[in-house]
Amino acid sequence: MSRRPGPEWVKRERFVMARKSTAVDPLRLDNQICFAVYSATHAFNRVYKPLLDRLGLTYPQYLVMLVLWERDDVPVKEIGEKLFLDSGTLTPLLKRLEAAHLVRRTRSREDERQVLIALTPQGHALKEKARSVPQSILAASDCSVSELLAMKDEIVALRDRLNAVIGE
Amino acid sequence: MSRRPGPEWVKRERFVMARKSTAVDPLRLDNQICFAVYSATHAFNRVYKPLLDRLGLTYPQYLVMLVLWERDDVPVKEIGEKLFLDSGTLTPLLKRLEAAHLVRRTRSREDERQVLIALTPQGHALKEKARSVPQSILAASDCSVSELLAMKDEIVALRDRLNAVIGE
DNA sequence: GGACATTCAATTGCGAACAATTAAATGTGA
DNA sequence: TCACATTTAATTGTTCGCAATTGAATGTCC
Repeated sequence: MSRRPGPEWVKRERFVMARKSTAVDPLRLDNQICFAVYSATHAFNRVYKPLLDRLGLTYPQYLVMLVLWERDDVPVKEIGEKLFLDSGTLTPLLKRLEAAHLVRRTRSREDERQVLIALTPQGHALKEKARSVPQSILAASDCSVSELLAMKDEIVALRDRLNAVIGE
Repeated sequence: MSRRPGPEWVKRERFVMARKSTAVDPLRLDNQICFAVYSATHAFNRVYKPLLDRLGLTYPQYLVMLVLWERDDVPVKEIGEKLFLDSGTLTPLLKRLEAAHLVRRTRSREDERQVLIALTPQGHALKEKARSVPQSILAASDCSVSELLAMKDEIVALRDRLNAVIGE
């Protein structure tokens, strides 16, 4: 136990120092959860791409359609709040969805500042074609539903804590 | 216990149906882990923004600098492999870093196809100013290091499974 | 009612992100 | 050596994402 303390101690010290300079270095790429999240977003995007191509949607457009499939005739503002996006992103995106005949954009009669987004019949119909998407993603995740839901809850909690800091 | 089974049964059935049509609906926005990851990425970006503004970097530029601070004189290809980005993204980004005098771009002498990215003295020096960034992010996360590392490992594992599917 | 602030969407400009293509350098096989 | 494929960056075009600004509609206070 206490034999040869010198060399072993030196070895362990080197190991600790090596870890400090690489494995636990807070500036090291592999240690950053934000990069994990960032790169996972892109990985999801690449898996979604071929599935959404068949629907004629990009991923952010798909998110907007998810919102509208839950509730129709929604002001731009509300879509932005649900997706954490602003009008600078949504206005051109919604115009593209309108050009694709999936939504209509109309000024609210009660409040002329608001633009209400409503699904067209084609927009409604697209929901049926979209039903197979989530299970394809689930298969690609190669993970149980319960594991994914648990991860989702953790990530949402982290996101909400981050968003809380933004408002100061 | 067994009294009034009719009304209670009906009520529970309604509850189950309600859950099926909303809480467990796979097309529902709140159930999608991909949206959790997507929105967490944006939340991280918004927290990073003011910190990186002081360094004169965007978040993707910061990622490239993290790579270069670990190892200098790296071909574009290798940066792309580490960050999961292609030349279409990296070429203009690296030109902006070059315009900011943080990196130099030189053709490899052994293989003229490769462009090697090396830090300038200013690029090296910026690492010191960047040291405070991770702990600011940690504080904003309002979470223990061990929890974050555990989440990171889960997300990386998910990302790698997704990326494995891309290659088919 | 009138001056003022607020809200909401649109716009502009910049920086990613990626598909698809191009062009040059390198590798391979006959 | 020559034809051909492969590798590597760069380029082009489209779509996000956001900061900052604009302009119109609404709300508020006196």
